[in-house]
Amino acid sequence: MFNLIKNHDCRQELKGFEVKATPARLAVMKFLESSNQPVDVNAILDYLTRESIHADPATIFRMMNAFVDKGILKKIDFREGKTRYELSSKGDHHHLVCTNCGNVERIEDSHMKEFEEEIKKKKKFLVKSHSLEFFGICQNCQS
Amino acid sequence: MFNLIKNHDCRQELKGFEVKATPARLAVMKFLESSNQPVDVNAILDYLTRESIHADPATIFRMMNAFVDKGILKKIDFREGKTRYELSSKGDHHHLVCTNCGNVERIEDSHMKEFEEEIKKKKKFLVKSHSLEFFGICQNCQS
DNA sequence: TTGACAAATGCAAATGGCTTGCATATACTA
DNA sequence: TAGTATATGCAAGCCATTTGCATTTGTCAA
Repeated sequence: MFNLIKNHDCRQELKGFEVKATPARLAVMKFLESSNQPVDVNAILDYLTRESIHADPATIFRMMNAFVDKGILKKIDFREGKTRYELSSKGDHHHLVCTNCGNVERIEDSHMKEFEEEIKKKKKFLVKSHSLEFFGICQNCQS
Repeated sequence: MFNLIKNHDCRQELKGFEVKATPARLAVMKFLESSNQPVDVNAILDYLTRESIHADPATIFRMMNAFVDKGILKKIDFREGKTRYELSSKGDHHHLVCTNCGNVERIEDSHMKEFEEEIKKKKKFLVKSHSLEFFGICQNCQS
């Protein structure tokens, strides 16, 4: 029943973005909502396999691009040679990526707004988006 | 003669990083120094061709990785599906990438130090590096 | 200056993320 | 419930990047 509610929510959301609500898409949305860090296409495919939902990689890549274009998702780059994706609805924040263990922590955005204002004023450049990730050693790996 | 001096400088620099100074490497360093924005491997190969220096792509990719490991270069991602590289010696700054015309402008780093301090204090995360690029519309493309 | 050795290179093949063309299937709307 | 735009599957292909291996070339000590 919980799933039904969830699926219903996503259905509405996808409708709002003018994209069709297919089983694969609903499952992907559910996965993205439940994930506490940006995921890559392989993680999505694995999840779908676990859920016994068949999907071709090409379909997922196309889905990701469509969702990014619609503003549903953001692309995130952790310098892994592949793209990760995150729900835009998760709000503005950045990531602390541990280069030792791979752990990812969220950190709220507290300086970018003013930075972007500054850019608009000083450079007359209209910022649409930015990417900011921090790389280093997490607390756990320091000891 | 100017070139000799330049080459000599790079030779010393490379020596400092404990890597061998080959003709290709000296040329690449010269190119990176003269460039006012991060360059990709193809741009490097084109430059070398113009300078009549033969080099295999694999060699350049290996060179880039070695230089990044040694701290000579930084990797930069402009969301183009390929990596750009920039001399670390060019200092801390970020880029304004126009998604319309592709123009790249530098902007000095004015908020990251405090942000990183905050991260160290609040999250006990030891920041080694970060990536920050802004995407939007440049002044030229706004009119 | 030379000889030895580690490091760098060239070439070819392979990898991997991502895209594309086309035929088919499916979700939405009237 | 039929019609249509959209989404999907599959196969082929693209492009950035890596890798194995044989060969060459800096570097440094003698």
